[in-house]
Amino acid sequence: MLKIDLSLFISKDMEYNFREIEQKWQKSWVDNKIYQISEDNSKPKYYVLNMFPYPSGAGLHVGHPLGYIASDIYARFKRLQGFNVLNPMGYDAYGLPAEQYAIQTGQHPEVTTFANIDRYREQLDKIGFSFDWNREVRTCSPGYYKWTQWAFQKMFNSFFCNKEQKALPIEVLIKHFETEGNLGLDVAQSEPLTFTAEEWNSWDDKKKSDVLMNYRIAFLGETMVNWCPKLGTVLANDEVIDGVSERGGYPVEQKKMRQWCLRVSAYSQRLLDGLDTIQWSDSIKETQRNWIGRSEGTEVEFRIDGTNDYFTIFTTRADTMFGVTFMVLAPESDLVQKVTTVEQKAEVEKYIKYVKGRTERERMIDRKVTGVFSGSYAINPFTGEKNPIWISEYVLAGYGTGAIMAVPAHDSRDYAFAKHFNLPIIPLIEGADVSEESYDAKEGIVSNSPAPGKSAVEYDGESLMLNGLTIKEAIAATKTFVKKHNIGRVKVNYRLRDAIFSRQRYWGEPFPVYYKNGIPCMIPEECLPIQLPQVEKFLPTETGEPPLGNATVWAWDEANKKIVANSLIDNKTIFPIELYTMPGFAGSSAYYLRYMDPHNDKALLSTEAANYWQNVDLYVGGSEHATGHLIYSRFWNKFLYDLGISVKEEPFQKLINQGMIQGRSNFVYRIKDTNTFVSFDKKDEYDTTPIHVDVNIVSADVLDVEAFKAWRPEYKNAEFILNDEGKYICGWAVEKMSKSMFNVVNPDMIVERFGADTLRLYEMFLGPVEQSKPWDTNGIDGCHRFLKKLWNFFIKDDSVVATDGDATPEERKALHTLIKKVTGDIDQFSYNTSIAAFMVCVNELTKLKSTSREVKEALAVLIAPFCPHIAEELYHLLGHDGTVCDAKWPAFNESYLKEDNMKMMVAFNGKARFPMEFPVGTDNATIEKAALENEQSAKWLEGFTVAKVIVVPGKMINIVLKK
RNA sequence: GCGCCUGUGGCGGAAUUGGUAGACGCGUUAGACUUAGGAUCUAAUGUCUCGCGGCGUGCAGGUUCGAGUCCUGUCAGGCGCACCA
Repeated sequence: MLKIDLSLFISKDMEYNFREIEQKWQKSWVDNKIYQISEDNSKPKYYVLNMFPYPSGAGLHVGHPLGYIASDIYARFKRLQGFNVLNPMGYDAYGLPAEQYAIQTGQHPEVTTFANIDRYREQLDKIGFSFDWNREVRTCSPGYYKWTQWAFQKMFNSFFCNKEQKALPIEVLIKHFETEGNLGLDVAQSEPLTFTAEEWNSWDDKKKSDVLMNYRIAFLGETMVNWCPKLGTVLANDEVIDGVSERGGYPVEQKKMRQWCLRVSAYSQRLLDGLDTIQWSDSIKETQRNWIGRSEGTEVEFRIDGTNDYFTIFTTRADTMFGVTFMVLAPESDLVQKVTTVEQKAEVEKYIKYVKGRTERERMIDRKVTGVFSGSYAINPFTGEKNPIWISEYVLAGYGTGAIMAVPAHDSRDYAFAKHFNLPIIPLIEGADVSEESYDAKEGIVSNSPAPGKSAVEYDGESLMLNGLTIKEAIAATKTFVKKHNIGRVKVNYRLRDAIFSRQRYWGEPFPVYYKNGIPCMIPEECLPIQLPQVEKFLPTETGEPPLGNATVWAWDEANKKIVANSLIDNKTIFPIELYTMPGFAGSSAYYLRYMDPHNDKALLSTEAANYWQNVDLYVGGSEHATGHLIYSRFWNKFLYDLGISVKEEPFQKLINQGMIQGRSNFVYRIKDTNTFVSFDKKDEYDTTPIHVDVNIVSADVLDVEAFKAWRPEYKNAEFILNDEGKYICGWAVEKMSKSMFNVVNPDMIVERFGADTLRLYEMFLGPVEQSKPWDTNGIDGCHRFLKKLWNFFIKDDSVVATDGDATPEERKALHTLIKKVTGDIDQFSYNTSIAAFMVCVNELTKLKSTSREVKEALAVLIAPFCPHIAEELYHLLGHDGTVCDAKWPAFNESYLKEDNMKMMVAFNGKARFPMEFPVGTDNATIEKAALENEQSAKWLEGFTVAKVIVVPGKMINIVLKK
């Protein structure tokens, strides 16, 4: 049977034709450059930013634009309030999927990436954003990554001064070395070194270069890295989840490698302190605090028995010095060699081999107690006793000093170890029972320190005595003692690690570095950017070098300052260039600065642009970046701030984390071994298998049976057992939105069916922006209906009806209630309640049969942030020429809400009973009297007396009764 | 284990500073208009009860004239960190 869409034949001229309206205005906005903005000192600035997307091959689903819509509404709102709003968009274009695709197909990642970007742009354009596309950035374009390379070089040429808590030029440090060695320096470093000026001056360039690496903010370091053999590259800590790679889920192992690193740890304290100055959610701040992991403690020196060698341990429980019964070293610790005795050598080596063979994942899942005795002992500086030194994987090389003093009575891990290897346990806290488990709590009175009948070691006639003190006092006393007698020092430790900054991949920013006989040198700034070379194959070379090893033109001609063929390398004037590339976070760490001045080829951004735009006022993005991008960006910005490039210490003033949109999958139920499908409500009568069905052929959980038959060839002859109403009902579940679940809903499809304004409205109406929620197309009709009602409110008989003159008090009340609500709600990102208020208001005005121009003018502007297309159309139908984007946000007038009478609820003992009305301004005494008179007339109150009357003006009168 | 967040109808979710819990939307039910309805409009819709009136914000207490909101405990779910000394 031929289906005819009747709407094509029935001409209803002024129906809400969203397709026409949206196309028309989207084109007009582009033609008239409505969203192109520039610095304007006559207006206050406001900078709204979304985390820019990685353009994946799958395109956008309805979840992606959620944050963009939320921030677009805010940007438009701010603009209507008179701000000069920067609302840019770009692409985080480097990423693994494009490279993996390149390896499989030989297609250059740039081709794939650009195609994906085009698709993203096409989809984004349909939603009606106010992005200034003139400022678009792509991390993979040379004009952009020039400044990524430039920043890296600045970091290479800087060190971090702990005293001033800022980055300084490396020349300052070199001058200090030349005159005083590293005496009296307090700077961030990889490991403590001691040398004199004479030593420094006597060293050759290679040695100097090596020593400087200990201090540079971007440095080459031998570090334990997360190596993913399957991906052929190293990964950052936040790219490893449960011991497998975040992308692909491949196993990851620990490996020592030479890598470029960024000394993020130097900024630990500033990263921590900065959190107090920004408006981010508590949970994300807390996550960052955890990640930075500040802990105050004490470092204490222990002498290795029989030698003059000391080693250092870090503890937060300095009060437990008298409960130490053994020491433990991390298996990777350099000290292991030093303390292993000849007798224990074989045992220790066996153990180290065992630990190396265990992957991170195995260690995490199987947490058994293992360890080996080294053969040596350490002298406890307080008791003078010898404690055996053990080696165990439960001590981490990367934290503290990689060595601990074990107090089994008061640390559960030490306790488990002591029990397993039969080591002594000495309780120190009064009343602590350690026969079954350790007493880890940090409260109680210290005893046994020193033990009765024993005495502590004397230093200058003084010895430590902690008995009777609280744990807090004991820690403080020990710290003071340690400092005074030079047994150790008070120390703040951070868990935050330096970031590993190189990847063994092709599709990333190349390092502007060449190697002059083993010494890394920077390619001169004026030669930047050095562009990613062409390669034939995107895989590592046969000799195991990174993919850039395949490049044939990848050598630096120092004299002529240009890139030349590898074959010319002579290590005299022509040198090899770095084969590593930068990680994903390199390009995404400072992109917000580049948006301020995206076409500048003289500087990352001009001083004028930096001073005008300052930093991002509102940043919108997912909370999954809490320990990655949001830390790196803050670090990067602080570094640029030290250089005077960035004018604000924190890059993102306010952060909103939008929730994820989950998919809502639909299921059909196939009766086993048949091609018959049974409706959800009857499935329990059969033995069935649920099968995912494309949500796009299901409407309100009712399956379009014909579309299902056409969906896949195997269902062509499917049969159905329908329910009593003759419908096929599908089951449903909330799952991740993904292709394999057939629950992906594209924004394009929604825009096609309902329009962009409806999509924008509905995405915001779904619930709070910050909350994760499943997508459910079923509810969208309500929003679409609202826009139709809005349209019909404006338009009667083919034209807009707008009568001049004052609006009635009722109209003004409805309108100004809305203005107040929406203005307040947008500011708090409470968009769903704003939209509800719109619905109420339009219903109210429709009931009032309002035709007032005053009301319609205001309404068109108020809806503009949410639904810019319909707003623009209505604005023009009202006779305006400009764009609604630059209209003035309606002013709220309190006096329109005032009423003659105030309605008050009379309550007894807090329970509401009946309402009463009083003229505005009635004093409390009168209200009280009137309410009491009412009370006396109520029969059921006999036997009670009035104890008290509470009047909440304008709200309620509460009469408190007693029997 | 530690830290953070969240628990409200059939569903998504409202509820200013403690002041008539359930706005708004979906869904459902009834009616109207229709050849028709997966269109539109009107009304009802927390729950028990014929009604009066009870009971209701995960659970148990507490503070208060009055608690979804504040406090204590507890349970459930989510997120983050995790052998961090």
